[in-house]
Amino acid sequence: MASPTSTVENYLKEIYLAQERQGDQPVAMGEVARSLGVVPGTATSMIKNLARRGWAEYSPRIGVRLTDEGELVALNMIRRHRLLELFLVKTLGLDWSEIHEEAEQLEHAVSERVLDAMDAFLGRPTSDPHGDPIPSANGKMRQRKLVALSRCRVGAKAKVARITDQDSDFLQFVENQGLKPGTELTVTSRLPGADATGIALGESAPLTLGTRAAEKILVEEC
Amino acid sequence: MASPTSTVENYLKEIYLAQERQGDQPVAMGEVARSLGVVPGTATSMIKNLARRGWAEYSPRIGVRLTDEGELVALNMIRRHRLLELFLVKTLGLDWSEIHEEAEQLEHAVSERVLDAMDAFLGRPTSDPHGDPIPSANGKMRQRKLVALSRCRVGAKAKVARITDQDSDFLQFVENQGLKPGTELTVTSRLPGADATGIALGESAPLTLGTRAAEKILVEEC
DNA sequence: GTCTGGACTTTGAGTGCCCAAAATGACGGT
DNA sequence: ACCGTCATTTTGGGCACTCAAAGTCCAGAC
Repeated sequence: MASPTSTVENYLKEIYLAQERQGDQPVAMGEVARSLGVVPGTATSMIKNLARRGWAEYSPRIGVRLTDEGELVALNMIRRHRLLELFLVKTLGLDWSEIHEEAEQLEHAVSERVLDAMDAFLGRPTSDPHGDPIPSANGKMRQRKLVALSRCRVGAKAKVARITDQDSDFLQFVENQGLKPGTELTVTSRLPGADATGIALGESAPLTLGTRAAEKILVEEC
Repeated sequence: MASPTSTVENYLKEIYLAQERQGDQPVAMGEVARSLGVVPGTATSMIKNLARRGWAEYSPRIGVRLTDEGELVALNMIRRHRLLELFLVKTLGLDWSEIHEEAEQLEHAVSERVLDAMDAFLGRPTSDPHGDPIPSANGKMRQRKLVALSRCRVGAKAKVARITDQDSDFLQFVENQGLKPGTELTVTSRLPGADATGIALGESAPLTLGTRAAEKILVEEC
């Protein structure tokens, strides 16, 4: 198997993440194109390429699904990405909300050797600054059972575990409100009419989140 | 001026280094091709490109020379490369002799922001693990006046300042003999017939170096 | 002055990736 | 059964970079 170009690496990574988002269904070309920022025609021809080279299975007008080979490459990229994010934040002190794009560039350039040195330096961490799990070197990723904040029952105490959106503005917001992973909170109200969830954090004033936002915040022990 | 692709960055960097090696003479196409690992035809057409885009001046059958614009890009790449090398050695504990290729990959991927964070983390260093000077962010590079070990007079005391060869085997050798930058030594003999220089390092047994090797080791205060 | 070897340049072709726009197919509404 | 819509696929073309091989030029030998 020829080693993937960095474009291919990106395709495989995004397909994996999309597949994960939608419960292992084949991923539609439109979705691939949107994730990669290319026009649909480009996605189609690129996906055929991936299929021809054994990284994916392609069913016309249905979608694409990674082979085991493809999944391995994808998990390796995700590992790189998340380790880099953690490294940038913890070691170089970069801002939480800025690191996604940086890691996006670097993930294709770091060698296995450098990656392992970083992994050791960080103490073999299991999750990145957003709470996303870091796959191990052999491609295993531990899955915690987390619940979206938008689904917690009123009165529940919960701990923020993961933010499933890399958008810089959203991350800024989460940071400003003190909702980073690790934070403990209580769900105080649910207003289905207003499409909102109310929460309280320790001392500070209560806070209301729209469902759209509350869906992107995953917590432990709802 | 469109921003350079990473291939262009490599060309500019290598031209700069070649120009520096040979005292600012225009660099021949053969030299460019050899440095970049491409066939001569490729070098010619690429250089024309650089010229068309304002980074270099090209005189057919003479050679190429960087413009001020080109030099700025080149110095920036050299800065990246050397900061990365230092970072890999000092922070991640990688081996001296392995870092050149790593940095070669990474130098195109690190953003200005990450680079500055690394620079700060390392305490604004002025030279890399090989003793090569690190240009400042605005493209100035301090030049120490160094002398090749092969030219030191017999009896001189000197301090190793710079190793001008990135070849992994040679670096291994230098390390094994304890000749890394910073080491103090005395020139004990010169054997022009045998094409060699004898040196002594503190306690350990004296050592003889061929001229080829002694030329690649630069020292202070010959 | 001519010849010749080696450096250099040109030409033609290929790869990987991308887009725009036209063609095709599938699916719900009528 | 037919239509329109919209996702998808196909087609044709472009850009950046590469090589192989044929052509050109120059300098030094004779």
